[in-house]
Amino acid sequence: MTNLRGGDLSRLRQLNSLSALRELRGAGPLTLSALAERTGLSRPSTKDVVDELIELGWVVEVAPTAGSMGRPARRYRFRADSGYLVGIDIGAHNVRAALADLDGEVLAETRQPVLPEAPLADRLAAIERAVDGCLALSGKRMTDLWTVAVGTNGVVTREGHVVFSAAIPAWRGLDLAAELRRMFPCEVLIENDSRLAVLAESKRGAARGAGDVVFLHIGRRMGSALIIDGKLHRGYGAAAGEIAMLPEARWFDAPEHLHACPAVPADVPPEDAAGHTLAAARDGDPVALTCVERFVDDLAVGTAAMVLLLDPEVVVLGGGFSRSADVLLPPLRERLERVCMRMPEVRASTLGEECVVFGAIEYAVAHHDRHLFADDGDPGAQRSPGSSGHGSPTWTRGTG
Amino acid sequence: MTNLRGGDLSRLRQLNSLSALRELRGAGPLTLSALAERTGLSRPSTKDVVDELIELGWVVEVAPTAGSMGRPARRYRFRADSGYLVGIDIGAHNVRAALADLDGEVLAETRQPVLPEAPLADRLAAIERAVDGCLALSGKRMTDLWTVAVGTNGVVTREGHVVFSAAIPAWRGLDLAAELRRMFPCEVLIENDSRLAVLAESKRGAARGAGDVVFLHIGRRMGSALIIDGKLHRGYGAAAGEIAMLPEARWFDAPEHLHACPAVPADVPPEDAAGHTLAAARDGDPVALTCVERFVDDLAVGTAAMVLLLDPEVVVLGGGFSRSADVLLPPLRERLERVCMRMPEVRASTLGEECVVFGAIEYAVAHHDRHLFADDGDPGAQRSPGSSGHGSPTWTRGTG
DNA sequence: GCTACTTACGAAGGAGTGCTTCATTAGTAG
DNA sequence: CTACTAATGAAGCACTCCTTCGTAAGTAGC
Repeated sequence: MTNLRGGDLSRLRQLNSLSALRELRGAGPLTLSALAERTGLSRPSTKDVVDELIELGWVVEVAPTAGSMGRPARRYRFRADSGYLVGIDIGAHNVRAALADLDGEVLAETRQPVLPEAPLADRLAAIERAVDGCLALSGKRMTDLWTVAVGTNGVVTREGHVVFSAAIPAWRGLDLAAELRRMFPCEVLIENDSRLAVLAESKRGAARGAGDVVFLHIGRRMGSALIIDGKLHRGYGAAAGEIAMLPEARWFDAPEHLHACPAVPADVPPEDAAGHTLAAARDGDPVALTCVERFVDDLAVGTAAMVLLLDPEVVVLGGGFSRSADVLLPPLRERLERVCMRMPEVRASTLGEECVVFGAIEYAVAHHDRHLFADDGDPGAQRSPGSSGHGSPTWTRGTG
Repeated sequence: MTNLRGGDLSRLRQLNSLSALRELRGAGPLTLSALAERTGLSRPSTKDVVDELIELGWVVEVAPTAGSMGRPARRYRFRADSGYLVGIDIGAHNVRAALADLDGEVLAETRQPVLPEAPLADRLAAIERAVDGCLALSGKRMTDLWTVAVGTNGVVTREGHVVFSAAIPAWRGLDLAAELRRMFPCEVLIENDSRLAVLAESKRGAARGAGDVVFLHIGRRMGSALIIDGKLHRGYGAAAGEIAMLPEARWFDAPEHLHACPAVPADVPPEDAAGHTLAAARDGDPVALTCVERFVDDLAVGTAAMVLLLDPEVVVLGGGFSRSADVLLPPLRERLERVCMRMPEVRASTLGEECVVFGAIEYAVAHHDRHLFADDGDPGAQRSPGSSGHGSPTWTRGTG
């Protein structure tokens, strides 16, 4: 809407190329006729466009399907394998990584345990091992990577500085983007982990298709993230979602109800206490149930504030405690119904622990698409299939 | 980004026409060369485009400026006077209306007092009088109106039903859009008044140019509204901004501190009590100051929740009490600084009581532009200058 | 009042893109 | 082997934009 612009004849071709590419991207192999119908172009024009895309390396022809009437149509598909993306979840206890193609199809996943108090070098080494593992598992090389997207705990600036991280002390004040750019010879994106989680849930998880989503990260640490009007909301200073900082929201200390529950035996290690409480509540232990109720009481206050303020379509419960969503959802819904003007859907995360990694991949895919489909400048010029390796064709054409 | 589409050659012309129209719209009279430079088109093509726009009635030629070197250039301007918009603010005590041209330039304003408990018919009659007044003052006729945009208290659906209104009892459950469509032979838009206020502040008021804005409506009744990523946030069920409904946010009863302040003499009528308290606080009355402090204590809780959650660029203080922003802003800032991760700008409304009317006009302008610049279907076809009156040309061309 | 300079206008010719149309080709069905 | 179906590829046409050039309408200087 804001940046629609006319221009040259070549601009029209560009628009049509992008339109065709998008259709191929979303729908898998298509015949020329099918693509023509989807783009609204005539068949001959579609052919022109596709030929150009093939020459540029964005599209390849695949074998025609047999068994239908008439002359078999040639079929084309988006070359999702012209580049690869890596998503990384840097948590306090684990570094997870996944490698995917340009469609976001995951080809390999790894996990490297880390100690929360590990020094910076150890954590960076774990990141490198996690990515190397993905490359080895998928048989790709470092130079095949186009983008590495990273999710981590804390407030992260748009440039990739970690301003603040309660869970990972070594992180604070670090120029994480610079560290990782030294490690990976490709584009590096950094984002808050909860935000990537909500992105994943809205793309392929519990909130698929919803335009306005509130994500609750409930676990040892509490957090939240927002999708507004289909887009990740970062805020002016990239500090959105930090409602847990407000005492009146009663979020910060809420997990204490689960950690310090009298129903937990003394020999249970502190990091398993909350899980124990939730399990006991599921089994009907009245003491544990009371603790869960108190936790939900507190959780519901901040959640209600978000729901009343934003009127989202879906609220997604994620984070470590969401494994016990069956215990948490009914009382949470009940409390929200008391105060909310309009009750949103309240659902548990369907992606679980891989949420952030998937979100990182979706973030990288979206970043790639944004450049590809941007209607300013020459799209895809900074990265086209031809630009690495053969090195001949770029997107821009006819300059000479 | 999402709906960029290629297509026909005529589509390119359409894009270029819209691009030219937008430049003319934003920048006042332009010469052909200037317009060509802005749109990126060549001069001959720009001429073609402008000729077409003139034929369609969107653009007119104005007298050239004298006194410069060379042959004087012809100048063209957007025909903001090809249609008119009315913005209406339906409050509990007043109905305000303003008439503006398609650029949002206000030509006439009126106000009609109403009693809060007035029956439906009286309020509708006041609306009609307010608009008739604007028409008389500006010398326009009802048929010159393209759009009437209305702001009113309460939760309003996308279709213009009032779901709920605490301030205007007669409103509840009313199909306000239908009532007004009966009254005005043009497009009718309904929106919540706080939302229109924040729109006005973000377009021409205290938050001009900001992408993420939190608007606090503080007055006899408390409310809020959000601009997120430059757009009005409605929420899935049009119920966004209702944080005052949450007891823990301490907003709902906050005005009571000002109404029931012991510093107010008994002979002051109840509706003036809050103003009296604020005035006394400005004069240094210690009792009044305490009441104001308590009010701000409560106000800051809900505000901090919004700021922490959204990390806005600007917070705007509007509503009746914002006339005393000099008394309220310093303590509010001080409290927000204690809890917020990143402190936003906190400013007083610069539009005051006309906020909602201006917002309604901005809303109508935006609605008009959205249709005009929409890149789907044939833009402006539903309303083009030619469509009323002469009735010959429409936007679409070359169909036969 | 005349000439030189500056800037804009308008027409002509050329290139690129998309559309329609039609004969041709490569399969399946009987 | 023939009839039918659906995709292919080439030809001709229409539209939009670009570049180039000669012309027109002002101001500045003499």
